Amino acid sequence: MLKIPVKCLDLDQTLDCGQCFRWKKEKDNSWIGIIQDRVVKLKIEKEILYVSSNKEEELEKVIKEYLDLERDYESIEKEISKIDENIEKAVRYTSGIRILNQSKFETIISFIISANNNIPRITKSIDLISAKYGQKVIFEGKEYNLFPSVENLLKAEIEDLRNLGVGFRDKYIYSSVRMLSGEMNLDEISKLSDETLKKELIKLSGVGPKVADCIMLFSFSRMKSFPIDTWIKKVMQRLYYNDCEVQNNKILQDSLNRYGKYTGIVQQHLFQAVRKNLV
DNA sequence: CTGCAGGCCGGCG
DNA sequence: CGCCGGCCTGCA
Repeated sequence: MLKIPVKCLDLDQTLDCGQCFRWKKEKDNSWIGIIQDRVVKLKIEKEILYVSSNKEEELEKVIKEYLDLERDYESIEKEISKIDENIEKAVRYTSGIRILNQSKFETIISFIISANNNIPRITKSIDLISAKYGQKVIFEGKEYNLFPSVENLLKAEIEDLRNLGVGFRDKYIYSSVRMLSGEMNLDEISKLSDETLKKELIKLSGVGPKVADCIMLFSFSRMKSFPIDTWIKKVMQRLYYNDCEVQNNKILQDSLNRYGKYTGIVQQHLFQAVRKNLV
């Protein structure tokens, strides 16, 4: 059992805010989920994070990277709270959210599935894909499935994907998996600027502006990304545009100007707050 | 039965 | 280019 002192980390806010789909809360308030190649159990008591896993090697490193523990969120929350009273309120209600650093491939496929979909169904599809194409892992006597590698997901035909409940997104996934096994290299595009990276990701089938921003924020640590979904669009229009209809591009530009280098963190606080009916 | 859910694609003006 | 209809599927 690994123990890491942590501040400004709320597991409920972080693991149940729509940025990830594979964590489940246990009766004892701990969380069990998959990170890369291992099953991990997390619990916080008195500012100590307790971590256990089926795989001990480099566990601390993996956790620190995944939960973005090296970044000083306490200062960031203080800083962004000064932006305006809307943000101050949202941060106050949702303090402790962290932007995860997830597997890029898994995040791409997951958010392709998320388009025009609902969370229970998204989660179900990802679980089914993992069960069929991912590696099995035992943790505390129970069986879990890792998210498949690109190579393993290449085995899935369009029809197979359809049968796992992804609906019309079957051909998008099929095509994107092939692009990611060939012409598009995730390590290479990681070096690109925000703007160029987004254009590159949008070349993937089933990836538009919103999904690209989710991928960049939740797996490329691009903190200036600002995913605009229906929730964020509504709340932004209400808070800043007198409830008028506004183009996404304008919201995007204005938000970057307004929120600066932590635009994506602000987005998560706003998203979580509005989803829970707090702003 | 319709509407809709964390959008994207393709065709058209 | 920007706009707009259609779209798997499950659940209210």
